[in-house]
Amino acid sequence: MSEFATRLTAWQREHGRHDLPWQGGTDPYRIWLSEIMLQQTQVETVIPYYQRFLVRFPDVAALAAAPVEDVMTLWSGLGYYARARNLHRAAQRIMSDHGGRFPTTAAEISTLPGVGRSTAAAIAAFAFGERGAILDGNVKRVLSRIFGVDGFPGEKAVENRLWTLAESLLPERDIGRYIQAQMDLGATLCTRARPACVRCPFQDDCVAYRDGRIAELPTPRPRKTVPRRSARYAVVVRDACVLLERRPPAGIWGGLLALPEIPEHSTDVLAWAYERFGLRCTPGDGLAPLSHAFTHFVLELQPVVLHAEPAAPPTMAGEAGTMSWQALGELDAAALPTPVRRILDALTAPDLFAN
DNA sequence: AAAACGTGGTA
DNA sequence: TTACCAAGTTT
Repeated sequence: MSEFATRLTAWQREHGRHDLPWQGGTDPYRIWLSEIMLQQTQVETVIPYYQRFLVRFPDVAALAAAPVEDVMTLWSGLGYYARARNLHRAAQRIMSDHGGRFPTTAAEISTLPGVGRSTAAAIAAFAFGERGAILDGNVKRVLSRIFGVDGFPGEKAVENRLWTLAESLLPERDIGRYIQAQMDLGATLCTRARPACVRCPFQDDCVAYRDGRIAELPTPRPRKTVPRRSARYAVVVRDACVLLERRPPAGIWGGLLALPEIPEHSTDVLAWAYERFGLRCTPGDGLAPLSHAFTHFVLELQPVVLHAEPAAPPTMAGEAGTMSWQALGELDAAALPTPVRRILDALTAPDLFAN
């Protein structure tokens, strides 16, 4: 059914998106950056990050030469921070292994860290016109509905079926427009909730529409109860600076600066702070707890403000290098996860109820 | 194979 | 308020 591709690309010319910031060029670096930022992230969220990132890192060489901390700062708030670390590593690999020239085939591109099968195919198609299928959330939804593919696409067997289907539908030429068309249809018309079937070029052929199963396809993820965690976080303040800890590369908020977690068993926080940081502290004003929802758990953060003596020594016991003082007036330049930024904003915001 | 990995939007 | 999940990849 190459009729499928023909009809879809015709729809794209008329109704697709043509003016997104990463469209209109063939610079593989810019396309790569957009594809990584867009993983599990919506277009409107990405746009400002994408533009800021390009100003600071206009090409692979600039990115590869930068300290990873600068990359994390530009990524702060966007989430899935392994993407930023992988992006940086990949840039360095392009410089060292490819002589600074972006690899030109999907096979080579897919060996870069953070680039899987779908992203590699998208970059190769947009930048080099290589013929290959993609399978992102949009394509999974569109194909599941039109062809009536049952089963949760997160399951390997279902995903394999969708890959095979996607490959079988590929047109011979104009591949970039075709995969853009698939994503546009999924993002603007064949949406998860309330799809605009009336305007869909495949309304007459769509299995889900015909059978009244639009709301049932694609098959949703099996539901699981999300665990809830709660923890106290030390907000140690001294001279308009706050004490932050660089988190290890792996795990949640990897590579970002975060507030030190107070162990659950520590009943005397002041004693803990002295033992941990070598700082004599006094209790500060309370800050409201913050609930932060991840995909796989909910975290209740309880900020505990501590004021450290101005004369206190700047070095910490044991773990010099992971701890640092961050000026509260320069939070924009720090690689903070969103809830930490919220807490520190609350700390520095003018008190609306004062006077 | 299934879980980890962020955040914001939507219903 | 809660649940779901978006231009997915890695382990």
